[in-house]
Formats: sequence, structure tokens, C-alpha cells
Amino acid sequence: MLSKKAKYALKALLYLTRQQNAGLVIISDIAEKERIPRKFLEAILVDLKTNGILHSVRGKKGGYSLAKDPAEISVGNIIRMIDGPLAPIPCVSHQYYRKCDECMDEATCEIRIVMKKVRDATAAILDTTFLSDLEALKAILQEESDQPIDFQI
Amino acid sequence: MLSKKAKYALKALLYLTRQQNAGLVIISDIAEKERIPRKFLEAILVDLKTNGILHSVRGKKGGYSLAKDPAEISVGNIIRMIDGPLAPIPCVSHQYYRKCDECMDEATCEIRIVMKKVRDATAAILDTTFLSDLEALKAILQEESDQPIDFQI
DNA sequence: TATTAAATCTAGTAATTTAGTAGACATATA
DNA sequence: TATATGTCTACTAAATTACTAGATTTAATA
Repeated sequence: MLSKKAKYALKALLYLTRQQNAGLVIISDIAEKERIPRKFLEAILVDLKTNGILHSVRGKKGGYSLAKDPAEISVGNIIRMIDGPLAPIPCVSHQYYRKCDECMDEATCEIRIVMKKVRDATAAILDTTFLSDLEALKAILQEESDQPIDFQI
Repeated sequence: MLSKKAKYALKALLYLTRQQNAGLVIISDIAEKERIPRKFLEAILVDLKTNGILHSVRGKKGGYSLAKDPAEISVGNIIRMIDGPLAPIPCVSHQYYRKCDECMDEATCEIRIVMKKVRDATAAILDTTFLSDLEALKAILQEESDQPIDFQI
């Protein structure tokens, strides 16, 4: 399961992506619009800043903005940053590889093979989906949901 | 991440699959061979029994055996049984669907779309991989690892 | 029938992770 | 100087994970 923290991070980043031309955005604004607990969000944004995803300005008229092009920030990137490995077991993770505790022989572990498939399929999706893709997707979804079904037929 | 509990369940089931013609197998045997804490394994096996995966006999000469054909027990089945949904967020789960807490409109949620892809890819793998497949796979992996590389050329 | 070897049941516990909260502090603008 | 912002430190409560201990039930066998 994706943690709430990671989900909030994605929501906040997508909000900032949509507000890209609006200059700096304040925490309270993001918190309110995306329904994220204010203080919790603060910590998340600091984390994203530390990881070079966000840029911030302190003081009056301060706020947050993206530090990179949304086409360069992948969903996989953010999830790994907040939640750690995408892989369901440590021995199939690329970026966080670790031997499984009870594992006797990695070379003959069947579970490892299935889980590697899962991690590869997951990474293939999340590492090729960028904030910009999701922004475009949102626009399409909104158009679709504006069109009442009756009119589409 | 897959819990240790689910991993132990899979290991135990795969062990029982390999011992299928050996009659009943006792907990201590599984625990020892698969390096699973004995008492923890007990609870897991009871769980699997309750879910109709295992058959057991009490008393002297008792033990456990599979209650079904290994070709009918999928990995997805077991993981759902122990860990719950495969889906990374509740709103894309088929068997455990729930609305996300902060979600304002499911129809326009971009995160939902990516996560649905992940859940579908994961389910496609885990729901079509059965204990029998993994047993066959193990045999192949063992042969390969028995063959020193030098002799294969 | 007593002994033994097995599963099962009840009831915990310690450590870790998750999802936050409170409040003081630093900084920039007006 | 007042005010509106981000930042830092230090908590906390609840849930989850990964177990453990010990009594009990059941069936075979000596």
C-alpha cells in the first residue's frame, strides 16, 4: 500500500504542477485545496525540498514552487523518496537491494522470480509516468466528467 | 511490501507442494526446513486452514497437507488472504474496494489511474501464477544452479 | 489406560511504522 | 515594527508487524 504521506506528496506536487504559472503557492493553500492536514504537509514539503523537487521562499509573499520541470519528475521517483522501494521484497529491489532475512539461496528462490516480475511491471509504469503526464490526464478526465453521458450518445 | 507472514505462508505452501506425496507434514518440519519461527508458523497455518487451503490432522501421526490441487492455488490468492488488497490504494482494489479518505472526485483523480495500472499489472502476474508453476520453476532453477557455468559452454 | 506427539486456543508483548500535533523560531515584506 | 510566511525540534497516539508463552485438545500406540 502507498502511504498517505506519499499520496499527499503526489497530490501536493500535482497541485503545484497545475499552479506552475501562478508563482509561489503557500502551504495553507495546498493543504486546504487538496484536503491534507496542514502540519503534516509541512513536513512532506520540506522533505521534497531536501530532495531537490521543490523550491521555496521564506517570509511574507513566500511559498513553494516546483524546482524542476514536471516532465522530469516521475511518480516512481516520488514514491521511492517517501516510501522507499517499489519492490515487494528487498532482494528484487534495484535501488534498495538487500538479502531477505531467511533466504538460504537466492538463485533457487521461486518467490523471488514472481516478485521480480511484479517489481519490474510496477517500475515500468511508475518510472515512465511523469507529473506532466498526470496533469494532461487530469484535463482529459475533467472534460469527460463535464460531458453528461446523455450527450455523448 | 509483502509481509513476512505472507512470505512465510508462501514458503510453507511451496514446501507442502513439494512434499505432496509424502502424506502429512508436521509444523516443526516446515518451520525448520524453511527457517520460519515455529510459533508464528502455527498461526499462519491455522489461518490457511480456515481459508480452505490446508487440511490438518491432530494428534500423533498428525500434520498438515494441501487441501487443494497446487494448480488451483494462486499466489495472488494467498497474498490477499494474508495481507489484504494487492492494490496500492483502496479505490482501485477489486476485492477490497473502498473510497479514499480525502478523495473529492474519483472520476477525475489522476493518481487513481496510474495506481489502477499498477494494481492490474500486479494482479495479472499474481493471479495467473500458481503453486504448481512455482514448483516447476524451482526444479528448473535448481538444475541451473547445479550446472556449473563452465559445463554449460 | 497412560504416554506421547501432534495440532489448537488464548492471551499476551515489544518493536516499528504511520499519521499525525504543538509550539517556538527564522526570515522577508510592507 | 507588524505580519505572513517557511523551518525546526520534539513530541504523541494508534495501528501494524512480528513475534512468544503456556495451557488444552486430540489421536495413536505401548
